[in-house]
Amino acid sequence: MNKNYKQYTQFMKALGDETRVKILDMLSCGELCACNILEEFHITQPTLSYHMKILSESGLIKSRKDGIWMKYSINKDSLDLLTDFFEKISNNIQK
Amino acid sequence: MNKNYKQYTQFMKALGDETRVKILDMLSCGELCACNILEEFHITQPTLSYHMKILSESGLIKSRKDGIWMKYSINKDSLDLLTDFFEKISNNIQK
DNA sequence: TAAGTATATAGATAATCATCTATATACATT
DNA sequence: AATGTATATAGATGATTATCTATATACTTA
Repeated sequence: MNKNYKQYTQFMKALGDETRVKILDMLSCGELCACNILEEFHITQPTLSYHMKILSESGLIKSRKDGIWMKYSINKDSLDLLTDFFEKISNNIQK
Repeated sequence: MNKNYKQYTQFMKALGDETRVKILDMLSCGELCACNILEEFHITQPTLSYHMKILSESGLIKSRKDGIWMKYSINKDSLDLLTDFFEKISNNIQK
């Protein structure tokens, strides 16, 4: 046991909330502004800001400021790392 | 947004803990008894029992009683579902 | 520069979580 | 039947989480 378990756990913690899973899925179609994401949920703006911070700090998404807007996108390297983890386990299972 | 988000979230919640991520990885090599798993961690037996319950209830692992032993293994269908979720997002990302 | 818009932070709170000790249950063996 | 071993449950506790309201900050435009 010498893998990046802490890293994987942080990704998984970030995705252990339905709102954040949906946000990740929304971002798979490309970069989005916080206000566009907010429209899809029945939560307040500070609550969304909190979720975006958790996703960002996990490393799963990137953010950049564009004028007044914050734009978010998936960090492909991180997502690939996590996807590989599951693929390797899936391929290793003996049924 | 009409996917199994609740299901994915439950899987991810179950894996939002380093001990449980390690257990999933251990189980990728095949079925294990609770006592074998316990040896790898510095936690008490009731704490392991709690973690196994969370993993089982999420659907990610299966359990069966074999005499005095509880044997655990990965539920391949569930893991494949989760792996597909990440693969689809990975493949959909426009960098 | 004043007003408006987008986002972040602070602080509070109720709920959930990870862990422990103590104890119960289930099965096996002598 | 009594004892020992493997696992589960109960109950307690401190830490973390998701959410809100109120407010601050940053940027843009009239």
